[in-house]
Amino acid sequence: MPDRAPDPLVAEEPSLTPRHQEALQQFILLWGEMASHWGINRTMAQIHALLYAAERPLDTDEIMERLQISRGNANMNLRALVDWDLVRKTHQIGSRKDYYTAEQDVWKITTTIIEQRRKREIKPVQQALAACTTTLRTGEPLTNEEAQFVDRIDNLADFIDVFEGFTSAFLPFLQSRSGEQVKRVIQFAQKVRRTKNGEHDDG
Amino acid sequence: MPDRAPDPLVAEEPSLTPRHQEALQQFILLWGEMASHWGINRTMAQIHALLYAAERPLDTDEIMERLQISRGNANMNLRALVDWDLVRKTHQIGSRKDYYTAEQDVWKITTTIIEQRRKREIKPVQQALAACTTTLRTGEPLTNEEAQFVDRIDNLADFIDVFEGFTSAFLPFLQSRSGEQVKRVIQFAQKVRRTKNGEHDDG
DNA sequence: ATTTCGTTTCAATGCGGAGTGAAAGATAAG
DNA sequence: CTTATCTTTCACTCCGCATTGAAACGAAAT
Repeated sequence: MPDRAPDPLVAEEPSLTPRHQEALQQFILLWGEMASHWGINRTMAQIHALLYAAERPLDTDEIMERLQISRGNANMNLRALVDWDLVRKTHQIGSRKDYYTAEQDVWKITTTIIEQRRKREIKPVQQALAACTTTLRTGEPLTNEEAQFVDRIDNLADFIDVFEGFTSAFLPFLQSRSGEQVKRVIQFAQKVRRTKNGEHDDG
Repeated sequence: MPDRAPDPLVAEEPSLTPRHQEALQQFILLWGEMASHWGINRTMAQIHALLYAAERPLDTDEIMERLQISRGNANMNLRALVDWDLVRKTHQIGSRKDYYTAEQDVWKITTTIIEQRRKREIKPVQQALAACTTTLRTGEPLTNEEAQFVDRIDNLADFIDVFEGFTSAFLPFLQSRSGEQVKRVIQFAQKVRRTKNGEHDDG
């Protein structure tokens, strides 16, 4: 039966200097703000920022304390982060608690986020677009205006396909932390562009 | 209720077939939904969808009517769309009203959106990250943990720089509607990756 | 078995950003 | 000038989504 120090609730990180605390605060707020501009849960991003910046695994209580959020909230968003593969549960000997750590490699983090968002959002859109054209093609032949609309939807769908190809071609680069390779491809792209310039027209 | 109201203001689009109406509805809802997943105002996206799908310029009242939104709302979001360069004001002879049209080229639309979001969101993040490190470097030399944190912030900032380069290298391709060129670059990217594979190590 | 320590769920609540609409502002026509 | 027509603003309201917290659940220790 391990008896604990009677220092129950005030769990300020003792090892952080004031300016470290402040910078961490800035960082967390920034990350949350940015995320919410991209349709990602603010708190989820704040937890992620905290874990990214943390020098060691944190448990739920520490996260609650630092971000001033409820247990339920912390738990839900931690689950989401684990589900997104951005955070891992770990354990420490002598404790039954779950501890959490975030991936440290920014390239991997980005890859993961892109992959996850792609998985969750591209396919449904493609299906929904298909559903639109299906609605239009039901029954009678298309009127001119309907045909025009179908064309526009198709343009969109085609574009999304190319974009998909583009993304899946480049994800492996990010995954393998190969900044140099990315730069090579950028240079090639610029060359292709100069070479081909003027050849394209919209006739 | 009477079978037909003689109200001259109820201006249902007479030329749209029921299925066209329905598909349009689906399309608009889809677009709005998707946008809100990406941190973009739902109504703004719905207006954009409506204008993208429309076969002719629409005025504010038509937009209000179709989307069931207030004049103020329509106006604000139209302004935003014009500000984003996604929609243009046009005029018709014999009318003082403003009419609105959306760009039809999906490549251009995408370019524009990416450019705008970059403009609005990348720079502020870079500055805020810089501010974090400034906070840390104020006064005393860095402790070990502080130095570690600075490193992580720097990693992030560096990554954003590369990403910026990547984006600005590829935007011109989208702008010029050059799907073919994009495909060439993708192929090259894949070749580079195969070639270099195994050369990178993490030592 | 019971107790203890942790996690998860979910109905109820709260908050911030989106939307409203009346009033003010613009601009063209008379 | 005044009127008529259309646009813009902004203080207030409202709604959807995030958050809460208490109760249920689970699993290790005893």
